[in-house]
Amino acid sequence: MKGAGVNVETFNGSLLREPWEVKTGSGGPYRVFTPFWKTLKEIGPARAQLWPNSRKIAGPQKNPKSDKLSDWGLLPTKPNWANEIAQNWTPGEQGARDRLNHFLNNNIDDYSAGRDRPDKEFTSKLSPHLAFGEISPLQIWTATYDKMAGGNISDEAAMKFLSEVAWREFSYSLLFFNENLPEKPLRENFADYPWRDDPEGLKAWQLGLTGYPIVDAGMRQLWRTGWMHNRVRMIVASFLIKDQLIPWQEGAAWFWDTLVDADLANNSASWQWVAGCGADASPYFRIFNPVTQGGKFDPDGDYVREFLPELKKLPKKYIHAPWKAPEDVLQAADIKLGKTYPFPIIDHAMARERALEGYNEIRSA
DNA sequence: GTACAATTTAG
DNA sequence: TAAATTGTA
Repeated sequence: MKGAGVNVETFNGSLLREPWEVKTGSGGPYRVFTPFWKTLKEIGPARAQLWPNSRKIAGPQKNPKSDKLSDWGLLPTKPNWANEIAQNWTPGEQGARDRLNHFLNNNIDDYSAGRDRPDKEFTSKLSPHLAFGEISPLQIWTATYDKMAGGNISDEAAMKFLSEVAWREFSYSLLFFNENLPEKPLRENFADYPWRDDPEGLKAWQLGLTGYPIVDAGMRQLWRTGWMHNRVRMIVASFLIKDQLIPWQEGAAWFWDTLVDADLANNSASWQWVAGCGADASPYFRIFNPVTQGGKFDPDGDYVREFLPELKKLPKKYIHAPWKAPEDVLQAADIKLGKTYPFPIIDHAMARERALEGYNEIRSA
């Protein structure tokens, strides 16, 4: 590329393949993940392209006043909202490599099923490192393949993990070929969906005060730590979109502001996926039941109790539906519904029907 | 275990 | 023409 007398060369590094390199038989971009992933596996990642030796990247500019990082006032102190981020992640390339190695040595064999359990530590937690470019997908791909080739981990576990990295690639492809992905539904008829304007509902969702524990625990985890478990991201997104009928763009905006791993391609593609207006063609009946999902993926309620201390003493039988608990159980757990923890702000069964009606409307339209 | 509706994609 | 990440009742 040339312009204004400046030559620009780009070097692949943040993706396994540039978006235009993963092509369908007819040469266009994929709109469905499975065939995209099949092709990506076949062609494999691009070889690392190193910077030419002649290019030296300038180091950080020295502060004229002080070399001490603490004097620069870069980190928040009052309040130190980064505290829990610092507790959970070690920023930088070394921290990223350590995280990858730890995952490959300890967690990956349980990844396939375990990745859905927010109460356990089975995910790689590499997303912030990927988002900040502290590790490349090629490094992840290579390290995982090496482990697999060495017979240290099962093929199934390795490929399941790498397929999730490939979802990131797929999202980038969708964004590259659809520049409006962050704002506009890929399926245009969804612009007519009967969304509700509900500032109070949005606030309740953001603060983790919906009355559905798995939703609230997720939103509080996000606010406190800057990160949320993937399964819970789907649950809270489904609740905002399908139960509250609030436009997915509002949810995407909140995630964009609060996630330490915020990534425009992942965020946009994933919110569209939950909304059903993305590349996936048949998701209209996929409406998560927050109680069922909680019981299935946080069976003992450990995740809920970690982020909702006000429910700490509630027995697991009622942990995902406190409003169903008898009064004496609530009393024994020091819970006063409507005071210490909200009643559900919406009835899920009603909301489900309402969401389905909405889909009918845009279908016949 | 099955129905839930209809559409789009990819080969 | 087969298939389509992640669900629910």
